[in-house]
Amino acid sequence: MRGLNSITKSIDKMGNSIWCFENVNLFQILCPHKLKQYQKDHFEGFKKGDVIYFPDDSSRSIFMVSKGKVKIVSYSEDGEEIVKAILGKGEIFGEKALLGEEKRDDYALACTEPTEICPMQLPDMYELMRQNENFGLSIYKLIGFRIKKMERRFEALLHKDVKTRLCEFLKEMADENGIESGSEVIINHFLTQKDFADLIGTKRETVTRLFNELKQDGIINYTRKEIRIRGLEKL
Amino acid sequence: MRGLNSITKSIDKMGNSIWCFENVNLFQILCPHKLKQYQKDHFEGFKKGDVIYFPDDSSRSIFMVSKGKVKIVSYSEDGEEIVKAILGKGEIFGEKALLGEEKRDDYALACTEPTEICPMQLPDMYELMRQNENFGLSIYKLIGFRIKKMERRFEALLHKDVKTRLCEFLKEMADENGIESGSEVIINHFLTQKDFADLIGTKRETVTRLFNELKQDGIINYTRKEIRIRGLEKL
DNA sequence: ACCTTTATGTGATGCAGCTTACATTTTTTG
DNA sequence: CAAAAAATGTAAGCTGCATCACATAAAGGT
Repeated sequence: MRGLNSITKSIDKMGNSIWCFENVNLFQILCPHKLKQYQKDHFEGFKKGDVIYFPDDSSRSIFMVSKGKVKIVSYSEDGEEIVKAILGKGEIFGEKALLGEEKRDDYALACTEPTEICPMQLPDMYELMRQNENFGLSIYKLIGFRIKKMERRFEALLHKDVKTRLCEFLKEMADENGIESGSEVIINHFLTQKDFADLIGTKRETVTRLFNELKQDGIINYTRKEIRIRGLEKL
Repeated sequence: MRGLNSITKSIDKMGNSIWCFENVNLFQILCPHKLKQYQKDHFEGFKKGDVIYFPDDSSRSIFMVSKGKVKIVSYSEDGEEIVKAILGKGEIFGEKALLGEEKRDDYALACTEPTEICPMQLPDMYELMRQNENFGLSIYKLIGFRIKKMERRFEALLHKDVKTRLCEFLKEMADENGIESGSEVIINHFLTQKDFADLIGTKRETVTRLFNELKQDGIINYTRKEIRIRGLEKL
């Protein structure tokens, strides 16, 4: 249940998960053991709500989530949350550092506990990209996919009503994280309805109403931990 | 009257405009004469409405506008226009080709007459980027700025009302293309009110109303060719 | 277990901006 | 220059969602 444009997961001979992007094993290249040489202090454990970086921190590193979930957000003047992305294991963030960003312009927050990340200093990153041409290409390709994802959200906001946006968002979640179970697709999640609201650009009350509406119609079954989708095609 | 995050213009000793990005003269590197060696067939002239590339064309080149204006758009299922960018002289488009895009996912349309562009084949581009490290960095930096611009539009759509969005858009235009003239800033433009509507995510009628409202209040003076802003700070 | 905090559920009300429907003006074209 | 097409102006009515105002339920802390 994983679409294109995404990190893919497979199991190696040792029974470990391998996270790949476009056939390049980012996780293996970027993470733990291989990187001991580069990583002096880090490989850190975060608690829920911990800040991984702040706006105006200098963009010296990029990161990969090795455990948990990380939320990238900024805030409008009136304090409204702008959720740019929510990332899980094997996914990369802070990648704008590779595009000449000098200071972060958003927050990276741990939103599960414990959350672990692999940081990678920019110079080391460039070194790795030089050493491994395919890795470098994959990183840039990943940035390309991020742009397209943002463009899709933008388009939805521009021309689609709230219900449509929620349905499309659920479909995307199903595609990226869903587990098929008989006729259903199960999405394990950790989002509050407020989070959904921020992600699709509406208010919490509206999300509540829509989830219950979809439940009435027998299309989904929402709980705090999982969403079971009975009629993916009806969404 | 040109902000950061943008192409800057200056005049060289010969009286020619020089278009720079982050102190790297893209125009000189990418354009006409220097590139004779690379450019076999192109350096083309387009009429208003001509398509420079279609969705699904393979992303083999990136382009720089050398004359006129180019609009990057896609269309939603119901035929609504999604304007991703409008680019003028010295600006680059099709840059997602550098991020591993295989096929274009939008249209590039000439929207002035005549419009001229400098195409650059991807392999040649990579060659140039290898030869000139600063040039390569500038290109990626430019992509970074594009992302931030998109994020700003996204945020505005998410949390700001139509009038605020229009005012911010006008300020951005003033910053990027405005000419100061006494106490006024003059923006020469070529957009219809429908174009404005598509850019800020509203309907044409609403744009008409708002322009007239701003005119009533003595803040702007809208005509089809130019917008004079009397009170930039009041916007 | 109790208390506090955070998340969810649900109605009543309001309004920004979309829709619809034309009128008028400007530009383009034959 | 006339006719057609495109852009702009204006107004009345409607509606999708935000807002407000609570009630209930679940999670977390001590």
